[in-house]
Amino acid sequence: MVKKILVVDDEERLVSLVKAYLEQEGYRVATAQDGKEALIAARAEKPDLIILDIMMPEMDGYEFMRLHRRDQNTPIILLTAKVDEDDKVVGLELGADDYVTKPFRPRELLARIRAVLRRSGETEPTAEILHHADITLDRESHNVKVGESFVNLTPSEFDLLAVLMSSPGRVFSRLDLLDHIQGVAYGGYERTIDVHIKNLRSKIEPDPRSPRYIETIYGVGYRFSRE
Amino acid sequence: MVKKILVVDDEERLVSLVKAYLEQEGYRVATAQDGKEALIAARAEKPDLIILDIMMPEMDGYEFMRLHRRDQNTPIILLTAKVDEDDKVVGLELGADDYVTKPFRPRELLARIRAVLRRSGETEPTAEILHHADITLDRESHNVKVGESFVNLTPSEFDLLAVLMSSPGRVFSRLDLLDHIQGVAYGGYERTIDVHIKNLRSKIEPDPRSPRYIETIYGVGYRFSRE
DNA sequence: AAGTGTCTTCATAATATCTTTATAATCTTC
DNA sequence: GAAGATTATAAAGATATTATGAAGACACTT
Repeated sequence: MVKKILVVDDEERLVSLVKAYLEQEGYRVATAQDGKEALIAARAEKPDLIILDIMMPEMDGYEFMRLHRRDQNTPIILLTAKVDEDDKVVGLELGADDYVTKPFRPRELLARIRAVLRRSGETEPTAEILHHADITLDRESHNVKVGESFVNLTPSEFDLLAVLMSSPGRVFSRLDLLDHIQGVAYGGYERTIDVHIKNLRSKIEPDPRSPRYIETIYGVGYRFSRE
Repeated sequence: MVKKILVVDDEERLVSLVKAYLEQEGYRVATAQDGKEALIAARAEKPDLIILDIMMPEMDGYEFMRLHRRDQNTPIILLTAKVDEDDKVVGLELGADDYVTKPFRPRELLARIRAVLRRSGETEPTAEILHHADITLDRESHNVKVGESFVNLTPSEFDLLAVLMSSPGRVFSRLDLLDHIQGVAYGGYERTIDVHIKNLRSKIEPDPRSPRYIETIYGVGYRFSRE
């Protein structure tokens, strides 16, 4: 059963990034820009989890939670810009299940989503195993196997490979890739990706000089071989 | 995974005896002195089984069951001082899974606990004895053997090792691990795991500086060696 | 109430990773 | 095949994460 997640934030860019990321991970995603919209969406969509920004115009996160909790018990993960402990306390008292401070890396949010869903008795979501060519990537156990041997990847390398393998044949620009491995709303430098790719290749390619799995598309980006 | 049991009774001495006994048997134990406390604990700790005294001040066992069963379905074993058949009937009608009359022998309680947990459809066909590399962990007797010698682990260390050994090669995040060793999900601080791991390593690793059993996966968590 | 053992928190040292920088190699276009 | 642009690579510097020791909090015993 695919889990549905409602993302509520007034920053459009953040919402669409998170949406894209979660959808790629196999979740269904609904979105709302403010508390009022969110209440309607929560009722209509019946999400399994809500990701909620505290600071929003009109109706803030706390207010939303108060109203929402009156008739539903959906797990909630709070997003907060502040590192303020008070926020955490107030949020958790109001019944939030966890909270994540901005800026955050997608992988961190994902980890917390999984933990909350698992805690609330829900079964694990979609198949977490990607398999193409003779590379196997298991998101859940965080293992990567090339042929018969396991390789150890750094977090960035792992995420990069996961994104590329999620759509073999599709070309991802460096900016696309940067969004996945860096915090949402980080100003990153595209060339960083080149280095990660180089390191990744050195770990998974038989001959990094003429890559078989991760191909370079000149002037555009990288893609995982369609085979 | 280690089962958690909530013991509810107003007699302190009885509670601590049962707690000690069950912990020795490898269960995790939470306690409460009256119905109100118990309701809170039941929600926070999400026990796999509740052992409940019927006669308590404030809120008695029946009342607790009524309230608790409104939103959860934890198996319940009733403790009763009377040998009154009525109690049995009322209790079972309210949905108790078994009952034990005081005074009782620990072994008897234990037998019923096992029976109820087994009956309540709880999965747990998992082996009670985990054996990997040259570490043996016995959930039932709560013993851990490294090579030929037994080591004494604290409850947290035992749980941690049990979880890691349940899936060698699988990486567990600190959040995952925290959920296993702590009752309340969000009370904790992830770094606590680091310390438990350090202590665990000092007890089981020949050379804690370069761990052979428990490996660190930078940026992700820990795993038991795939070998 | 003191004592033991465990768990948690905190501060700091040790590591691993990530990013940047500079230069070499490669590709595209003309 | 040459010029200009893009990518690969190595190495240094900056960041982030983990390991560790020690102090304090907590729970249970005596």
